[in-house]
Amino acid sequence: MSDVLPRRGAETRENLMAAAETAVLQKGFAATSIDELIAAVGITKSGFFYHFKGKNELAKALLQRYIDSEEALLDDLFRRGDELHEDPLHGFLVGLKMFAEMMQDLPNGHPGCLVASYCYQENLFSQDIRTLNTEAVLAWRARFRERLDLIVEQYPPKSDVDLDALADMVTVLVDGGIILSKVAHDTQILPQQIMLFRDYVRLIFLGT
Amino acid sequence: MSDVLPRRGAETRENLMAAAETAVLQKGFAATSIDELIAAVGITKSGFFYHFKGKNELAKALLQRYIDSEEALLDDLFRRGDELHEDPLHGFLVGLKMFAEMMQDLPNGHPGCLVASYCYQENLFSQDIRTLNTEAVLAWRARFRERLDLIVEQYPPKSDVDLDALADMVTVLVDGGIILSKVAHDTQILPQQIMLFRDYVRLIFLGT
DNA sequence: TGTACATCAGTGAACGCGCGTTCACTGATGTAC
DNA sequence: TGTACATCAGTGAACGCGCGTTCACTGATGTAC
Repeated sequence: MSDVLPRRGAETRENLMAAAETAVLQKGFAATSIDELIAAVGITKSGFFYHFKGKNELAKALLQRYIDSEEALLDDLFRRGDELHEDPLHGFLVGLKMFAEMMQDLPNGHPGCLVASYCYQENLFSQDIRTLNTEAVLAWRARFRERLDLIVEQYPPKSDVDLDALADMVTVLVDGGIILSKVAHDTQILPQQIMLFRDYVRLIFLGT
Repeated sequence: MSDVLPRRGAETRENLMAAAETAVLQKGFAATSIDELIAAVGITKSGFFYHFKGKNELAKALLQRYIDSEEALLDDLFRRGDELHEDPLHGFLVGLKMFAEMMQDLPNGHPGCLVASYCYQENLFSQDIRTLNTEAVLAWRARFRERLDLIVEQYPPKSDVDLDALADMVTVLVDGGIILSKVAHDTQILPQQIMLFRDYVRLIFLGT
């Protein structure tokens, strides 16, 4: 008996973060207690402090993980859109369509955006966490702005449009769409809003 | 000496709520303590419990007050827009312009939306508060949907568009725009997004 | 006009519980020689 | 191959503080007669 166990510290840490992310998105960071996380994972309180120096470090690791995974998801999404289309505009439109479909297929709707959650609890967090948050949204702006610059080269817009604002609109619609989906209990709102953005982009650059 | 003081219970209550709203928008409801509110207002803890049965009742009163004031603000805004234009479309466009300008003129940006804040701390609140929140966003949808119905009568849209989704887009852009303005430290994002919506509406119904 | 009572807008002290954090310790696994 | 030591992944007990809530009480203002 008594098998040789592999070292599963990384797994425990991952389980803690998964439990924390769910709890934070549902009731906020301040109301998420270490006690409930260790109960979910099945270790003692001291075990938690082995993995994280304190609650603040958990908050930071959580946000970093979230940002990284969003980055990877968007990279993958629009890369796939481009594989189906040479053209930067149509590749973008395809990517947006796939994005909307992905959001549509989440059975319980999008679980929530940590950036938005942290935004409304800003004062709980240290400066480095806030900076992380700011840099995340600026990176999203840069990402979509870059794409719009490529599009503009080939498709001069009908009316002149602020490209930074249009790039921000993706993030704005996603964060706002998640909120409305949650509050209205209607998982379709978020994908609908992405499709409206897609329609707007078409009107701007194709006129139809 | 010892002037006859008027009864200022209502004023104390109002001061408590103002302090609470600011604190909640900055760090969330759970992290907002009764102690800090009474310190800001200058009464004792028992004084707080004279005005509110408990923290939950404060949460509810806060949200109700916020929803009522938003309702009044939007009523006023679009009524003024309509006074400048017979036409429902152009009245709407003027109202949106005024809305954007109003947001632009807030020196520190929009202080935040309680509906969005509560959304990311849903599990803290009793069912009646969540219902209040849901009804608020549905009322906003109904408000703008009603307007869009009037517009469609006179201006058949170029492409067919989901009017409920378009109505929701106002709320989505405002809630998302507030978040991005806060996180990016750029007060202009919110008004820019409203102007983009205005542009989109123009493209849909006027084609230009 | 005076008096009794009711209401308003609080005070002051105490409560118990849950929270994040610290500290000394431990047994299993891995590594150097 | 055996042994010594280091690291990993925790345990268990204790801490003090802040939190929301309760309760009995109070003094100023308003109202009925």
